[in-house]
Parts: sequence; C-alpha cells; structure tokens
Amino acid sequence: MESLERQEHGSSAQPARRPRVRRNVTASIAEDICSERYPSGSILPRENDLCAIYGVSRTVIRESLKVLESKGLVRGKPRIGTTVCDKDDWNILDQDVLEWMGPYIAQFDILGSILEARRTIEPAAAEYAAERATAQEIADLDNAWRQMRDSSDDPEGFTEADVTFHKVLLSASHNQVFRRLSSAMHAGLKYALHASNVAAHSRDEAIIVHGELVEALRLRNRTAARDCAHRMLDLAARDLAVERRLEDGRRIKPETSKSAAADR
Amino acid sequence: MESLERQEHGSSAQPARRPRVRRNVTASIAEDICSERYPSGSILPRENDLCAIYGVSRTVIRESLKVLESKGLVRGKPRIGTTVCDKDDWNILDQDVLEWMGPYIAQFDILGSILEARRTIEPAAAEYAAERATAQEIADLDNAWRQMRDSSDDPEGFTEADVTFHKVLLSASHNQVFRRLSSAMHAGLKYALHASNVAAHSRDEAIIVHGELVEALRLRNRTAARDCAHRMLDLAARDLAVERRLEDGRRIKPETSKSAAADR
DNA sequence: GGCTTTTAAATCATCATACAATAAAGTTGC
DNA sequence: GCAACTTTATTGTATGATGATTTAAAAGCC
Repeated sequence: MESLERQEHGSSAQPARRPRVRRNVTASIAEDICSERYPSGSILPRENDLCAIYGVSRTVIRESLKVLESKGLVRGKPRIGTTVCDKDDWNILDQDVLEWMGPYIAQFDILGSILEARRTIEPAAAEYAAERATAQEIADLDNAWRQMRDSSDDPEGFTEADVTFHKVLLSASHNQVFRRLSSAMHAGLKYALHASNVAAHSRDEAIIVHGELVEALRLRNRTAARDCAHRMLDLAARDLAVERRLEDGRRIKPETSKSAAADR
Repeated sequence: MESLERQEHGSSAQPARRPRVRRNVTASIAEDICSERYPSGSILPRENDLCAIYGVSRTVIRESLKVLESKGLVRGKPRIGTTVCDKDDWNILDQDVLEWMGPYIAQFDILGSILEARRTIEPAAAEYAAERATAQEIADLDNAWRQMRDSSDDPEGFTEADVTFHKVLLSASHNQVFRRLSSAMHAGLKYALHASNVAAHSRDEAIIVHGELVEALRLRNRTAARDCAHRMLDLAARDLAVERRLEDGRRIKPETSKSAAADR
C-alpha cells in the first residue's frame, strides 16, 4: 500500500511489455502474504485494487488468487473478499509454497518439523533404496557425492550437491510419496542452514558419511544404509541446533520452545 | 457418475444457472485426466473447445487450467496447448489431487507407496504424540476409538472413525509435515481397502490395537505407542495384501508386481 | 534443387468491459 | 424498535479484442 509499485510498470509512458506476468504476480502476492504484509486472517484488497497495486488486469489477479486458493493460502468468498488463511491450512508440502516462503521460512517454525520428518523418512528411504536403486541412480548418487567432496571448501556448491544427493536418494527409494517430499526436504536443506554458517569440519564429516551410504547401497546393505542416513541426519540436526543458538544469540528475546502450538 | 454429461448445458434453451461453476469444472477436467480420457502426454483441446465441452466461458476454463497447472497435472505453453503431465509430476500429496484420483487411484499404483509411507511415518508420529499430545487430542482419539468400537459391524462408519483416528494421531504429533500428510494417508485408508472387503475379525483386532495406542499415549509411553502403531500398520498391510489377492483373482490376467511402472 | 530467411497463421496471454449473483448495509413501513 | 424490502458494493462469469509467441508454410537466395 504505502510504497508499493512492485513491477516495472512504473511510469505509464512506455508500452510496458507484459508477457507471462501471471506467475510473477502470483509469486508477488504470495510473498506479500508470507512477509505478513497481509497477515493471516486479514482480507486483502478488492480485486480491482489488486489490479492497480500489481499493475495487471483482473484476469491475471483472479487466476493468481485461484492458484493461491488451491494451495490453501487464501480463501475467497463472494461479496466478502479474499481472506488469508491460517498458516496451518497452507500446503506446506507444495513446492511453490515453500519457495514463496523462502527467506521467511524461519519465521514459520517449520524447519524443526522438516528436520524431524527427514529423520523419520530418510533412513527408511535409504533402506528401500538399498533394495531398489538402479545402477543409474547409484551412479547419480556417486556423482553428487564426488561433487560434494570436490567442493568441500565452497559452501554454495557443497549445499547444492548435498541437495541433489538427498533428492536422488529419496527418488531411489522408488516410493512415490517419498519422492514428492523431496521438495520439502530440499527447502529444509537449503534454508535450514545458510551454508556459510556450517563449520568446515562438519562438511568433512558429512562427506564421509555420504560416501559410506553410497557404498552401502552398492552392497545392497539395508541396515548399513539406514544407519548412514541416521548419522547424516544427526549431523544435520547438530548444525541446525548450532544455527538456532546463533540465531537466538542474535536476537535478544529468548523463546520458549514449544509454546507456539497453542497460539490459536 | 461416469456418463453424466458433465453439466446441465445440453440444450442451449434454458438459462442454465451458473453460480460457482469453476470448482466443478476444475474437478471435471481433473477427473477426465485421471480417467485417462486425456492420457498423459496428450494435449487437451483448445481453450475455446474446452469452453464448448464443459459449457462455460473461457474465464472459467482458464482459471481451472491454472489451478490444475499449479498442481502439476498439466502444463500450458503458448501456441502449443495444454499438455497433460506425466504422473510422476503430479502433486500426489495434494488433497484435491487425491480426491480427483479417487476411484481411479488403484490404477496409479501409489497405494503401495502410501502404505509404505504410513509404516514409516505413523510409528514416528505416534512416538512424538506420546510426548506432545494435548489432553484434548487424547480425548479426541478416545472418541474416535469408541466410535470404531461401536460400529464394529458397520464397515462404513468404522472406516470413517478409523480415518479420523489417524488424522488426529498425525495431528497430535505436532509436526507440521506429518499433519499435512494426513490427507494422503486419508486417501490411502479410504480407497485402499473398500471397507466391505475387510474381514470382521480384522476390525476387531484393529480395535484392540487402537485402544492400546490411546492408552500408551495417556501413559506417555513412547515405545509402546510406536509399537502399537507398528502393529496397526501390519494389520493394514495384511488387509491390503488380501485386497490385492482378491483384485488379482477377479481379473484373470496375472500381473507381475512391479511391471506396471513401465507401461508409459 | 536444397537451404535459409521471411511471412503467416494459430493459439495462448492479457486486457477491458459488461452483466449476474450474492450478501452486507441501509431504508422504509408498521 | 423491529421486520421486510431496497440499495449497493464485491465477487463470479461472460464476451470480444489485442498482443505475444511459436509452429509451419512460403518465399528468396545460392
């Protein structure tokens, strides 16, 4: 409202190319929701006002709102308006939603949930992968592992390789539910630990364990694979804990850990 | 259901009330995709033709397609048309998608994946629930359990109570990822075993185990809770296996278990 | 004749406007 | 003062036009 002007439509002078705006508008609105500019429970501006705010026609605004509605972020009722849903209703397993939450994800305290889920799921996935992984998948894992090893002093590349490793691992479980969850795990990995904060020796340990997991898959050793996955996630948990300590130190207010669930 | 002539648009004579059509149109298109009327890889009719087919304006068609696209069912490109995505790209964790797949879900061979996922996730969820469940949640579980017990000879009601039981259980884990997965588990429960096919003694066993789980949660006994969840899912797995045998017996052609993935 | 470039056509993407349906708020009648 | 009616604002849907983009045909060049 106050300082809006989101897109490049600034001065109405230039013809203002508008190819494929909808995706961007959807993301813009979603981001404004995630950033609490439109907090949960509030109703966002009328569609006509949204047209002015985002500089597009009502068609685009509507299509965007319908997409957001289909992912549980908002809920439109005739004559009333479009209200922002409670965060519990959001489809946080949806890849788009996770991307939109992106930087704000830390404020939704779902990183802990994601890590817990990973600790539950990835060992099982590793076990299934030990049974079912194809030679190609094992090769892909090996490649990802090599890339991790070769970029042990490049946090960016390391994280990227780590992400693909876990993506391929979940895929190699040949379980469609686990496969679909990889986007959530991805977000957990990507945003949980801003790569730079993870100590180098932590990366070294991770490389060792990841390598052992690949070897276990080659040998079709289910229990070893499960064990490696467990250890990998212990490392991740430790890093997240470190991260949290840093975070808590940065902002003064200490936060009781579990009281957030009762706020509704 | 199958042959219904999608809407009431048949003869153009009557005024044809059209409030809130979009949701229905979206579901109709989705169903036509799930039923393979528009198989994966094919491109569906032009938007203008879709207007005629479903008897609505292009606005509605577009909004519907955008929603479907946002859930990974289709993918539209300019000039090309809207192509049906491969099933691997579908958001099978999305509640709407699962509902649309509904009766056809058995053909997507994801029931096995869902059961596997449940066996992985629900024991962990039970363990967390033993720590974190509120008194209210335990009471809700108890209610669901009583309803299961009281409708032990009413397959419909039994399944319904079973579904809510597992929904509440996942919710009581206070893990947002698990909570979100309950829709998938729901579909797994609802369609995996057409209630009537499950033998009565199977239900009796289930009632016992569910009751023990509630008790374990009351006592905050994590290992007992996990154990009960395991046993519950062993029962479910057995029922699904029975179901599969029946299914395989019904249609003559015997099917090698894993070859279905290669049919596309 | 074969290859490259240009032009054209088809279809999606967006816009603008209009009408219908709906539910809140205001108004009138008693 | 309350109930029924009317007004009005906003979303839902319909319609047609324009712009953008890619496939494909047509034209030009060697």
